[in-house]
Amino acid sequence: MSQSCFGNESNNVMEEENVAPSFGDTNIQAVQPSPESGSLSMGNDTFQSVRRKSRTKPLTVDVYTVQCNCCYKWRLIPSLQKYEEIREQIIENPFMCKSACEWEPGMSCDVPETISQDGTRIWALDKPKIPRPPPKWTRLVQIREEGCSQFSDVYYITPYGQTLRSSVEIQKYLENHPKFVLEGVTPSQFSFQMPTPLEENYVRKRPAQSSKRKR
DNA sequence: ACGCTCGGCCG
DNA sequence: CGGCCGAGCGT
Repeated sequence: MSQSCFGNESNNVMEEENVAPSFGDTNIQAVQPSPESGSLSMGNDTFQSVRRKSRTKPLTVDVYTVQCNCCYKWRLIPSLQKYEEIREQIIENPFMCKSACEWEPGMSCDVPETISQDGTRIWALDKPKIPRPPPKWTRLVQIREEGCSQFSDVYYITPYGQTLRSSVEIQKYLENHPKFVLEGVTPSQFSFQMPTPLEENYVRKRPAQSSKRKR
């Protein structure tokens, strides 16, 4: 998955609704220096996007993008592992175009952007400082369909293939598997923070909470 | 995959 | 004090 993301997906970006069933799901994640939102704007945020359409299948992230802290262009990241590394350190080590020379020789702020926030993908703001999962563990983000009560679900897959879906489950699992604790795995290496969709109305609004019960 | 609720927090 | 939203979990 790591390499194919680059060529395949950037070519498919233009196609809108008609997607080959085999490649139904496409997402993009990106790290961005949040130039506009002056609120927190420590320096960097993370973005994630998913191609629209796609049947009732799980929307799984398989393409990753980071925005240059200098020129604000988006740059594709070749693998989830690299993306997670960048996201973890994005505050201390802001991403620059030339950082991408590591996997794409000649990259610089002068190279035109190859992907943008057009209408073909679902973009979402990811949280910075999400820790990399421990070795052999996988952090899985699944984007829900439009109109759901939440934007996404975050899961961790253990080295044995078990799925954990909350920090409580992580805690219990580590208690029951001291092996991992001995290896140095700690709860602080996990975050269930989900990305936030850019599109304002992607997530269904909650029916105004019935204000209190009267008695 | 999706809904729902509880409780903390913030205006 | 009420509305919002994330965490957690049931289905």
